[in-house]
Order: sequence, then C-alpha cells, then structure tokens
Amino acid sequence: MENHPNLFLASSTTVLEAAPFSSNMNGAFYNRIVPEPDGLNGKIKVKDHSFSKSLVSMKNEVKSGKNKGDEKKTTKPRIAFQTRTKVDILDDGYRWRKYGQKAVKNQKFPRSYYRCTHLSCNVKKQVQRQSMDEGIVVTTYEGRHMHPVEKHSANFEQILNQMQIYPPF
DNA sequence: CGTCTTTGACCAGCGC
DNA sequence: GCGCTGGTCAAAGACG
Repeated sequence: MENHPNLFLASSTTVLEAAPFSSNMNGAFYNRIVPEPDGLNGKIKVKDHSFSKSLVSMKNEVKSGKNKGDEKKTTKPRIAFQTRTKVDILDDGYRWRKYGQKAVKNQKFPRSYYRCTHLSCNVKKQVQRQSMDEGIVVTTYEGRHMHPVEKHSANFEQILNQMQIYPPF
C-alpha cells in the first residue's frame, strides 16, 4: 500500500512555478505548482521553512464513497497541499466540522475528516500529518466551495479557482 | 443552548 | 466469501 492514490508527494511529477501570485493565509505563503512538461523529475521547493505550503497534486476523478440512493459516482476535483507547519488545522477562511478520524495503515498519525459547515456545501477535506516528517501536514480538499469565504483571513477560494484550470495528471 | 469534537460502529470496495 | 482498510454516521460529551 502506497500513499494516497491521488496524491503525488514532493519529488514526483510536479514542479514549483515561480509564483505569479502568492497569497497570505495565516502568514503562510502559497505557491502554485504546475506539472512539469515532461512530467518527470519535478521537485518541490519549499520557500519558508517555518510555515510554507505548496500544492503537491490535483486530480479530477474521485469516487464519492457512499451513495445512499440519490447520488451515484460523481467526479469532484481533489486538491492536495503539503504544508510545513506545527498546527494541523489551517484557517482557510471556511468553517469546517470534523466528522471522523481514522488511523491509517503504516501511518503513525491518524487522518482527520472535515466537511464544510456551509448549508448545502459538499466540500470535504482530509488532514494528515506525515509520519516520515512530523512537520509536514498534507491537506486534501475535495469539491469546490460555491459560496463566498466566511472570513476575511484568506482568499483561498481564489487559489482553488486558479488551480482548476490545469488538467488532471 | 447551540456548536463542535470524539469515538466506536457500520458500510462498501478491493484483493486474495 | 472473507478479511482488511478507508470513509462516514451518529450518539454522547465538552465547551463557550
């Protein structure tokens, strides 16, 4: 069993683009990453050693887990960040409700599951600390917020929107 | 009292 | 079919 199937960790197929934008969220710097032309040997560079964040993957195809009657398999954008931070929960401006936590095989730290509390918003995220490097937190977003950000602290929605323009790997 | 977290149980998918 | 694993549910409790 490998890592998350939809997750390409640093050093795989992505490369850090000289950020055409960099926004601030909790003091973190966001750098956009795009697939390297040949798709190989990309490297992630982390700029701020104390609290920096980089996009490590995105993929468009995701099976929604349970389909109780009405909804069948859906495809949702899934975007993963790798964050070097001491805190697990990043304030991205949205309100999240934790609905589960699971121990993951071969992983020292549990994975936490969150859902956006906004009415009829289906966006989920998973947060997991890497066992190899405890300072790294991987956050995976699933779905898109179709409502405005609830706090002023970030323009994370804007970041997500920009990521959508790239094709899945 | 409303909101959020915790946590064990449950369920579905997958490999053998 | 069975067991393992990841994802979700939901009751109970904590907290402001």
